[in-house]
Amino acid sequence: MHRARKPIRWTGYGRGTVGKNLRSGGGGGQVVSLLAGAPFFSRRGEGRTEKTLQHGDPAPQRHRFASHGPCGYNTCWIPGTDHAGIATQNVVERQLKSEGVDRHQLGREAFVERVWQWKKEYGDRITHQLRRLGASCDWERERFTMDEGLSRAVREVFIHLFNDGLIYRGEYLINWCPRCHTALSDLEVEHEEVAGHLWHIQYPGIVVATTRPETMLGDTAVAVHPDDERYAGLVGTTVRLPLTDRAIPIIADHRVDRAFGTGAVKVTPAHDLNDFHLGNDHRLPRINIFTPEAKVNEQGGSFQGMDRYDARREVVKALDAQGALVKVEDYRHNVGHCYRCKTVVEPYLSKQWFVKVAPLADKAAAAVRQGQTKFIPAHWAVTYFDWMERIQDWCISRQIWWGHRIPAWYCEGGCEPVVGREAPARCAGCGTTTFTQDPDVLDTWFSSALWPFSTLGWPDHTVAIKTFYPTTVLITGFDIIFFWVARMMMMGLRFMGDVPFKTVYITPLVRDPLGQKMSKSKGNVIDPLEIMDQYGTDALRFTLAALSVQGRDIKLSPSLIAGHRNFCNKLWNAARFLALQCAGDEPEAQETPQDAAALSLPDKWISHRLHRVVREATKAIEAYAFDQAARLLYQFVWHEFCDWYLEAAKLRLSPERAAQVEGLRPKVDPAHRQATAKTLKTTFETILRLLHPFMPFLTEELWQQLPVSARVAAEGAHPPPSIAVAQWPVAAPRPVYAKEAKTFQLIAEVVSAIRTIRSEHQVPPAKRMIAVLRTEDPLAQKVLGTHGTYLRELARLERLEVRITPVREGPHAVAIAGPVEVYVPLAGLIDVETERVRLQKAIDRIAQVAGQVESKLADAAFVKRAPAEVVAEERERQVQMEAELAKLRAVLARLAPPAAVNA
RNA sequence: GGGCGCUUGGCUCAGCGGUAGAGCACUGCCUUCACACGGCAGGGGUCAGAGGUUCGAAUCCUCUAGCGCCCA
Repeated sequence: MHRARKPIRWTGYGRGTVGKNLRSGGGGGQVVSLLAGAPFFSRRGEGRTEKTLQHGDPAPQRHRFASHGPCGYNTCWIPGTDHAGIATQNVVERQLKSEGVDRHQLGREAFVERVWQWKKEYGDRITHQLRRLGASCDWERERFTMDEGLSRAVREVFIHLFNDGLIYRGEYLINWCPRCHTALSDLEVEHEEVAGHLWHIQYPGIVVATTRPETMLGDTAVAVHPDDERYAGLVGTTVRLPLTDRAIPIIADHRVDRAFGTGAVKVTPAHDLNDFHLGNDHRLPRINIFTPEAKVNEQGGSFQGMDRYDARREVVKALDAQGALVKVEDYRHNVGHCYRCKTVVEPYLSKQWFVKVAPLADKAAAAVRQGQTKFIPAHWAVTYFDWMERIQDWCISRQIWWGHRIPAWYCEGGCEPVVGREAPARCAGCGTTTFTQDPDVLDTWFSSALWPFSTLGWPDHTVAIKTFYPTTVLITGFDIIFFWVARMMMMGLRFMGDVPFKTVYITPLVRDPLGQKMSKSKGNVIDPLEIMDQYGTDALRFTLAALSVQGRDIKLSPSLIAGHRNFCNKLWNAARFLALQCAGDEPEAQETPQDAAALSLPDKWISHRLHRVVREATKAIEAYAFDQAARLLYQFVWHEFCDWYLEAAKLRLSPERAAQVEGLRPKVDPAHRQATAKTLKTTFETILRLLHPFMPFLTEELWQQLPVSARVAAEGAHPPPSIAVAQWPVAAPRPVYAKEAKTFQLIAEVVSAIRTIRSEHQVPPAKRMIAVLRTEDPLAQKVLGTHGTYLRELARLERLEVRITPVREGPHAVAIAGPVEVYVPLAGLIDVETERVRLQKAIDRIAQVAGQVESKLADAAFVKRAPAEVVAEERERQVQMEAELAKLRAVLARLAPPAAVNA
């Protein structure tokens, strides 16, 4: 009875009807479609925390919710995952290794079968997390990038782009991971500064400087700057390369940095990107000296078979032995690493497939520039443009087995590859009928780039595409703006002729309590499931929302979540109160118009405040300012609804309680009780709907538990089966009960003033006091007289006197609340000395501000140039404060005349 | 090297031109019949620093310092 049930978690049930696209295909109204986080299928099949948390975001929830509003929106939110080619293949390969098998022994088909098995086993973990978070996706639309439908889209896109000349195959220097054994795109290489050396090597007649001496085995030139006088005579001559004895030319090129090392650099077109371009322009041969494992190949003579780092050591040693090593300097430089396995990436000469991105990128950039797609926060567009403008061709082939096989076919005769859905019957070049398909697969992001339309059934002309493309909003993290957002833009524009989404909402990054990025190696990963177990899903979600300040990362710490768990509990207990008060109420079959006369002052006040919070919270959510919305709701629910309204409403809801304090009116009019009960019910019901996007589980549970009369009072005779399909609250067109709200505010102010006196004089809360209120303001007088009940109960008074004549008898503790002077007789309760100190402090505080205001008004420039209303405001403040000061000083003087102080 | 962001009470963060705010932590009182994951009240900040614009700057501009991120 007196112990509250304390719900720790609200995770025990699913979203019920929420997961269904209730009005799929329904006509009319605005269409809302959402995209969130396809690419996060990784590692052990667990979604990365911060990615998962994106789905706890109220944005989709709010849109989903709005979709059932009066406008009849039609909403679609497709959940799903990508196949994370390299990462997933690595995981399965590691598994195989522990079994002593290698994928080549297993064979391609069996290996891919193994990966599918693994996917089945672990892949659901991510969507499980999403369900736990209460993401209201269309689960029956769930997709996986390796699904047949999406794979078909991949093939079609590849063929189209190839036929357009936007996909080509060629031999270039690409990023090669010697451990994963595959090519990588530029984006998949992470640059990290490492401590290395700069070796100065004596070539005959010229000293070159290099950070990678082992690559000299593949040198095909030495380059200097054409204006470098030191080497002017040498350009055009040849030198014999040490160790290999190959003759190579000395060339001049503007791209050589004269300040680097000796100003002369070795040129290795097969192992350095700059050298590759240099070699192209000067028609230098390319000598590849490494095997795919980054061991020296047959080009390396006696170094053959050595790992690249062993080779480096040995080459340096050999040069030193010949006296060709001039000097070694310490040198810090950037080295590329594989983003999946952190192995140092080797620039490697290789035949790969590429997407020619410049034409696609131009359009994608223009679409954002023209506002067809908008970033929130807007500054992320800068990052997007930056990449789009400097974009290089995209290497899309990967030498792995898990992924979409490239639809290209090679004939026996070695003719040009044929791209098509199936192997051609006959080679147009050599006439053979035997073809083999390209063994490589496509970059995972190639399929992810198609997500906005491939998931809707493209290339078929589906109703879903017509209805939901372009989508309303994409919700994702800034870390994949290049990887995913930009590429979806390019593909969407190319294949659908329109942007894939109108808004890109970039969620904040979730960090650990110290502000560090969460990572497995640091061991600071916050497991969302653990948090949800400990504090409840809704507490986690509300915390994330409250911290989702645009342009700032989230430092997630348990104490913050605990605070919001407490908020959940507060809400729970408010619901309990409501249930106790309204348990016996009969639902009113007919929606009866509120009888304003029957409503109490607090009823009107809370209606006024509710109107405001509905309006402002809606506005905030629509602007993706979830932190503002969350704060607004928290403040309203706890400090207005619970702290003031519920306490005030008790007086009418529990007549016997009111009778206790209000001797004059022992009985509460049933119509009055009913009016307050109805206000309580509709207000709380509205609160639940407002909070639902932030805390779907608790609000649903409380909503289901509401007395039937509460749902009927708010929703009419036929309330919906779930809060998730209820309508989003709509604010009245204009503020209601503004005047009454001000009245209640005055009452509350007076109550607070009395409470402060009580507290500062250490009067126990249970002790009833006497208060004398004096005001010359006729309106305030009327208010205090009419609503004395609230004052008496909320301030716990034994007796209340309202008067107009000055209070001279004393001694009293005194406080000022607006136009009202509050006096509490000291007799027996209050210490004169304490009161004197207290008053003096109050006077000092006001006097200080009054001084500031006064000097402001004394400033001619201010009075002349500031807007009239600001000046008027200051003048009014001055008058008010002077009056207050005069009153307080008079009281203080009576309380302890200056003469008496020293005595 | 180029770019972006941040710096407000002990901690985490709002506010972004007109009287410095919240949550947590802290202090005092309270087993008041929704809630001690609570109630009531209270203390605490020259808004990183320096200049400038303005009648007025935490808020706008410039510079400096420190921290973080992205790109080369």
